[in-house]
Amino acid sequence: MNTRYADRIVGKLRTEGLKVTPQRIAILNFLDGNRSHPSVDEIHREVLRAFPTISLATVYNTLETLEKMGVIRALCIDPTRKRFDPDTSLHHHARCDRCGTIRDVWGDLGPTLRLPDDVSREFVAEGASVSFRGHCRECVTYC
Amino acid sequence: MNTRYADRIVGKLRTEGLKVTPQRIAILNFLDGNRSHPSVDEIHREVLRAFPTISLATVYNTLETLEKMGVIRALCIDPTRKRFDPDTSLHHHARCDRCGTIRDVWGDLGPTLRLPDDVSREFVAEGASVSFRGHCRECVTYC
DNA sequence: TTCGATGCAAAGCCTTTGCATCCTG
DNA sequence: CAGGATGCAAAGGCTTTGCATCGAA
Repeated sequence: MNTRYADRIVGKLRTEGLKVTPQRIAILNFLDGNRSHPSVDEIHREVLRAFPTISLATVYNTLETLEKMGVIRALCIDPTRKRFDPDTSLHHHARCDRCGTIRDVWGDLGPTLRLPDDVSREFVAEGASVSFRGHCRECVTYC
Repeated sequence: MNTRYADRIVGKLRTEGLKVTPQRIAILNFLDGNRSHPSVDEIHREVLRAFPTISLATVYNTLETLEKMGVIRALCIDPTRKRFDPDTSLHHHARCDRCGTIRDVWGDLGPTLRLPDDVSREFVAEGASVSFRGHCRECVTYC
């Protein structure tokens, strides 16, 4: 049967001896199924509605914890801030230069994601990601 | 015959009606052939040695100008700061999680960097880059 | 009861901006 | 000489840190 993302992570927190606080639950509920690749500030602003006292520092702390647990991924695609993705399975991203929206890109880019032999002798790759830039359909007409 | 990177860009600056200042020349000379993917601060610190009065703002301004001219590329691979690459031809990068070093990755990655059809109906790609993360040979033994 | 988590405020970086002055073209 | 470029300082935005207090287990 399906377990909700938030429930699954709560179990993992317990397993690792970390505490399950209402703030963490609120953040996990917001991330659950979220494909908007929100920034720290967006997460904070949204969770604030359900939880008026949560601080920015708590959001930063929680996201760091979740990232270390490997249940969210920090994206380096917006040059002005980190963005977070609760989907840690292999996929890529495309960012609109005009509106900043980031969309998921699924597809077999596999062959691309291996280091050439000359580099792999010098560098052990543990992950790879592809970032596309360009314009989304809404914005392309204005460029 | 070969034209040095810096000389070529100086010509381009003139062509575009922009001014060729000693500060800009110093920055271009530092970038010429540089494969360290330096940050703004690293560029500033280095150019400062030859040009003790150059300000950080000038470095920021110049890099922005050069990026708009398309003669340098800003990399989004270090989550803490922008990095710059004077080589704008199609290649990718690998960043060591431990020491932060960024190395170039050349190889036949180009042809496969196309958006899947379902996405390309919604998004016009104008560029793509592949980022590898992992550990360089010097650092991998400490992990 | 314990020790990690929270909230708040301050501090730290990176980057941008405003403006008077300078200097290339 | 005109307009773009520079230098300086201040401000802005994102992120981290210190510390007293709180609360999950």
